[in-house]
Amino acid sequence: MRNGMKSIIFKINQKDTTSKARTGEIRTPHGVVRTPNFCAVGTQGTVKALDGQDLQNIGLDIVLANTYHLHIRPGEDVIDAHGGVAAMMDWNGPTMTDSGGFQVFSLGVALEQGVGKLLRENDDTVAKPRLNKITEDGVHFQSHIDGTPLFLSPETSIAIQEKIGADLIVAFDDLESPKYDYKETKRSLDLTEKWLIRSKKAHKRGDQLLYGVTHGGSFEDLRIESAKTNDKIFDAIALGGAHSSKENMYDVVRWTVDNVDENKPKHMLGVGEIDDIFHIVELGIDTFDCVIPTRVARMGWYFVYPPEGNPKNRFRKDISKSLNSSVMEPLSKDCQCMVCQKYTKAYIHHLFKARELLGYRLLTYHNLAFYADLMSKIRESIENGNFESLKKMWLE
RNA sequence: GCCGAGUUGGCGGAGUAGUCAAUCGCACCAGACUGUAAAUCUGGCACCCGUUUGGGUUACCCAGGUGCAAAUCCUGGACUCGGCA
Repeated sequence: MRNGMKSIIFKINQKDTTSKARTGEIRTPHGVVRTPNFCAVGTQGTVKALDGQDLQNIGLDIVLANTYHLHIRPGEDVIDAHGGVAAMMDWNGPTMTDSGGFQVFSLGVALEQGVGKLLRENDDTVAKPRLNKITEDGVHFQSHIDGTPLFLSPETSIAIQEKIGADLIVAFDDLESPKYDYKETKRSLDLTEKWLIRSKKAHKRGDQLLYGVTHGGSFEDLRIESAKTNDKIFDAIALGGAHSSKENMYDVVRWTVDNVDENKPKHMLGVGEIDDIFHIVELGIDTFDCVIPTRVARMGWYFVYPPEGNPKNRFRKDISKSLNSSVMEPLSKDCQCMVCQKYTKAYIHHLFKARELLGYRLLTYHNLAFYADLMSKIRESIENGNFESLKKMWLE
């Protein structure tokens, strides 16, 4: 059954008349992902604070988990024994796994051969760079949990992802730091391209759709080269990298989309904020994943609809502010989610002040419902030919 | 009534002559967060001035005192808490 026919199909339904936005669907053995859509991030096999039933009730189509984290624990064999991540977490729908390439970057890497070392600015509080070796063969590094030596390569990442059993999986890539100069970025891209070919070769399961990953930093010619290479190898394309600015990120999307078969599904890795989603859907991207709605929820932030929400406040507010202490209103006026039907700001404020677990759950639920609803509004607007006006209404 | 202990910033609680505007925790305020080492992290928290180094004022129950110097020592007072009657 694992080597059966390709069972994942992407189909475009409706193209926007004034932009590259389109609606479509990715049909997987576990269900349909209506696009454009947003993947809830469940790195460790759980969307933090929620269970599978919640995800269902929220109306999400797909959840993204992480190869590196799940490999370290509980291990792909345990997941396989459950019948895959989705079954393990009682999520009755499609899933995607990221390859672990990002963790090699985000956990702090100093590259061999002087290729450079990572680190987004202002981020030195997060990670002490670990001297991990990246070789052409793969990446040697240590578990962030107990220091166990680990090795990740295109072959091991794909093998792990096949066992984890998501419907959509991602090729193993090397992440360039935004600080790299052209030469360093080019060297990283060359390595990624070798790894992409090996990832493709290693992938055996026909019931999973393997995404390539584009790189090339902020450089137009490298991005174009990467897009073309990916387009030759893969039936689905993910856009990778750590972007230094929104403007450049949007350029990167343009350069990439222009050089990839429009009929292939395109995923924007790790993005984004509300404005990013509008801008990038408009440029022809079909799916996103981002930690923002879930992480930010645990920090007390909840999303609000326009006009209260706008690009300036990034459509979010902080429930822990004392001005919420006796507000007998839902989080966001026009929100139809379960949380907004049942609970007041005053109550959720209290939950956060008391650090009660329910607070994290309610804001996570609301934020994901907000994102799911936004995506649904975007799809509907594309179908109805008024994406542009929806975008204006939100962003202006 | 007698004996003993104590009174420090919103709270708890260090400090017991100079390096103290006062450790630390909580609370509070502000900020950060884009393929999750994140229910996390950073900063502020007497008042005033300065963009920074910094400067000034008022402060450790109250009132006096000693001393170059006091939250820290002495005297008196107020209040609190134990033990004995």
